[in-house]
Order: sequence, then C-alpha cells, then structure tokens
Amino acid sequence: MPELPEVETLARHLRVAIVGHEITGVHLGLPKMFHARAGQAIEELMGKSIAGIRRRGKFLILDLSDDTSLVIHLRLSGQIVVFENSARIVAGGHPVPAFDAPLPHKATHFTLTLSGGIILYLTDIRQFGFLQIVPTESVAEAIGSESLGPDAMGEDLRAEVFVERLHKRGNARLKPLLLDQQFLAGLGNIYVDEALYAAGLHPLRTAGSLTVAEAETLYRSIREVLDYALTKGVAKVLNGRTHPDVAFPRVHGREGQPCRNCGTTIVKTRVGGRGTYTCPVCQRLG
DNA sequence: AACTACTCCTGGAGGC
DNA sequence: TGCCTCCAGGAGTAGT
Repeated sequence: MPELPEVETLARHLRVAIVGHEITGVHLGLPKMFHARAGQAIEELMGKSIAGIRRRGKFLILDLSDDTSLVIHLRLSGQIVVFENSARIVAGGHPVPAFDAPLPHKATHFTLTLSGGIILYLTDIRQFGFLQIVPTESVAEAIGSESLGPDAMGEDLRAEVFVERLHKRGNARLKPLLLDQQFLAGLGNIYVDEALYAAGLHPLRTAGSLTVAEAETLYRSIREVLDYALTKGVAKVLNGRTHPDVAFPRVHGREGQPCRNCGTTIVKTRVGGRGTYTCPVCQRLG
C-alpha cells in the first residue's frame, strides 16, 4: 500500500510521537520479517532511543541513539499504529485491519514498547514488509541508494533533471518507468495513475515520445499530486475507504465512473501487470 | 534495454 | 452458508 505520501505522513507523525523515547520492549512475532545481518538479534534494540526519523522513497528510517538505524519497508500491506497511554496517536499505512481495530491484531508482527507509555504496532497482513538494523552510516547502502532513483519529492529533483532522466529511458513506457524505484523513488500504482491523468498522458506512451513540454508537465503533475496528498491529508484518509476527500483519487479506482474533466467513462486496463485507470479521451496514446 | 511471468503471503469481494 | 476465482497501493528474480 503505502506510497511516498503515506510513508512521509507516517514519518512526520512518528517524529512528533516517538523521537526522544527509549525502547523498553521489543517483540518480533514473525522472524522472517527481520532481515538480520549475521549474528543480529532484534533484542539489540532494547535500551536505545529514537534519535530521528527519515524517509527515502518508500523506506522509513528510524535513527537510533547509538548510530544504528532501524530501516522499515511496509511493502504492500504494512501498517503502523502508535498508542500513548491507550490513546491512538499515530495511524498510517495499509488500512487493513481498520486503524481503529483492536491491537495487537493476529497480523501484528512487530511491537516496540517505548518510554512514556508508548506502544508501536507494526501489522502486515501479507507479510511482505521487512525490518533491518544497520549502522546509520550504512543506511544508504542497505536501501540500495546507489541504485535508488532521486526521491520524487526531493528538492534536488529539478524539472530539467527529471526531463533528462526521462529521455535517457526513451524506449520505456511511462507507467512501468514511473513505478521503477531506480528511476524515481516513491511513486506506486495509485500516484502514478494520478500523475499521468493529471498530465494528460497515456501510461503506454514511451518516455522518448514526450515533448519537452509534456515531460515538464509530467514533472509538475507528479509534484502536485504528491503535494496535494501531503498537504490535504489525503495520504492518511486515502488509506481508509471512507475518506472525506471525494476529489481524490481523481482516476485510480474509478472504473466505470465519469471523468471529472470530460465525462468520459474511466476505463481499467492492465499495464505491466498492474491495474491501471485512465480516461480514454484525456489520456490519448497518439 | 525492456517486456512478461512468477514469487513471497493473506484476505476481501464477487460469482455460483 | 460454503467454495471457488480473482484481485490487491511492492518489488525481486528469471527468462525471452
């Protein structure tokens, strides 16, 4: 589930909620979720404090007080919920189970108890998510930063950088390319559909077929969609079925419903094995 | 370089 | 109610 806006929102909320707190309890219910280095035990976390929280692409990074870092990837169905003295203070990621469901859930695989009456639950129905503990100086290596593309929200990703990268991958189709974390880090299936729709570009267009103006439009659309998700709080409510923002998503998941630009029926196709929603009029191939 | 298929899992939705 | 199939917001690997 969680794409860049969801992970970023989680990072921001966790920053307020748990930075400075000490880890006083650790429970790992699904051992394979912990991608341990040789000889590592999850109990190493005990006694360390949360020094800072970062995000890179879809990776969530908890920097700890002893220059190690807890790296978390939620993949498709990871969810994090934090309680403080029995009150839920953070909830984000995949919406199943519901954020207000009793915890721990049977799919809660990792629990951190922190000073100040705080408990963090990591729940993951499909068990694809994972944890790593690495030296903070090795985080980049651990998450594959050399191969990971620029962060989709990063300030260093200027339009001309994006356009240049696009044209280097001229034969690639837009949708699989934008999903490729080595090309651009952070986008997932929903936001790629949203960005392409906002830019009026068909997901099967090749990168090389875009004019410079179209490529710049795509760049702006990606930033706008992500910014909207972050500032309007849709990243959080998007995960819930009954999010109050009826204006978002604008195309993803709206098969059979009218396009909000032109009224044409939104169609669902499969591109690169992923469910893909488009307006056949606003997003033309030719 | 770029595409497809398959893989890790569970659960919800829909058809019968 | 059960049973079946398909699908799911990620991403790595293998084969073409």
